[in-house]
Amino acid sequence: MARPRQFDEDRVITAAMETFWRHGYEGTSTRDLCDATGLGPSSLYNTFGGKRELYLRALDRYHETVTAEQVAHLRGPGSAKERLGAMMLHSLEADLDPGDGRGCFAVNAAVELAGLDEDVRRVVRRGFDRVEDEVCAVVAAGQAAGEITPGRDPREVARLVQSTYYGLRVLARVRDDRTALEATVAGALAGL
Amino acid sequence: MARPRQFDEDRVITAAMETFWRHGYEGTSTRDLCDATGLGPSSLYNTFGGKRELYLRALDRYHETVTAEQVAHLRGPGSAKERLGAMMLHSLEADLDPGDGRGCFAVNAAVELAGLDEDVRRVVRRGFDRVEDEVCAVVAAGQAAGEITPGRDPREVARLVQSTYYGLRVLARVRDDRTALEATVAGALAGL
DNA sequence: CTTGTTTTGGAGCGACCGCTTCACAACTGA
DNA sequence: TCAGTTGTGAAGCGGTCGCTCCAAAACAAG
Repeated sequence: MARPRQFDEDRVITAAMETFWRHGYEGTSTRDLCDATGLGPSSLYNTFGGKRELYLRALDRYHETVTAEQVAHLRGPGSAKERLGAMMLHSLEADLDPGDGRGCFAVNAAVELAGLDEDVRRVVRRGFDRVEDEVCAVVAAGQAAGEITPGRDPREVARLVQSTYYGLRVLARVRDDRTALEATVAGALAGL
Repeated sequence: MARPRQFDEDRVITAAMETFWRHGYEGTSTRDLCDATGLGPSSLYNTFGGKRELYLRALDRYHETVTAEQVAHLRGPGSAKERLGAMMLHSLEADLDPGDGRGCFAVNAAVELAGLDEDVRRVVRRGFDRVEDEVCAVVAAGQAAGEITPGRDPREVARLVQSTYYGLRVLARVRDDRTALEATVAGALAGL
């Protein structure tokens, strides 16, 4: 019983995610957000509360979309190692795209803000935990199938895979040697 | 043949490094830098040129000090795996310190700026390359001593170790479970 | 001493920061 | 129709941004 909104909240959050993802929290101004979303500051503040709240919403959206894609690769077809490799190589493809250069938003958030903002830390951790659980399931399946060395705690192995995965994405921010990065993925899988 | 400087340039760069390290590039204002260094803005700009130049100097300083410490662990006593473990566990100790919360400055710089600033990217890459070379030497020594599975390209193994190492430092920004993180280090070494 | 050169502290530049305010537009329910 | 409610656009708030300017200060050389 009032004037309806002229924008789609989902599209606004997605646009904000793109902006924060590329430029970071401190590197994004509220004006940048208005430009990216098409909203005026009053609508933006009326709807989301403020820059920080919108950032947290954007981080949630990242998990709903991009992290979900990673999980989809883990749940996709193929053997355990093929699925782990699919996730890593898919991300690597984005990291190697010269027109991209954004890396992983969750990693970016962890590095920029997890030490300063407890809420950001919590949201990032939830996303990381989700990936860890899914990797763990793949590892357990691989062990059961005799594809991955059995005996080791699958959760420990999952954390090792995850470390290598995120570290690879950090290296890719600086290094554009596709061959070397792909070889690292192969090496990580071979060591399981 | 003029008025001498009233400050020690090295100490100023170190103070700037601490500030950038904790708060990031965008999160650090020139006033913060003046407060941390004790310099007035005119001295700071007269000496270093600007915020960005000082950041690059701070990043260099990080490599001269902290990265050098990591390398020292790699060159220290003990077997190959012990030396790799020493480097990782030493960093982990800092990452787990609740009063620290800065992570690795080089990783922070890579994530925040490597996609936006070619100079930062270059400086970070040089540091990463240095670590890679040193890890590679340790791996090769470990292979020669029969401690690490031979046959694999030591450089590829080094990059794998490095990925796990940096990924671990990212995870530690969000997770404070010492047991799990130390187990990941052990698992990484066991897989060599 | 004077002269010349560089550094220093402090005031302050224009621009932008995150955010608020408010008159008006756009709708709903009666 | 029209009162009631919510969203919108624009102006602009106080504060901070990165940085500059300049007169005074502190030296070296002659």
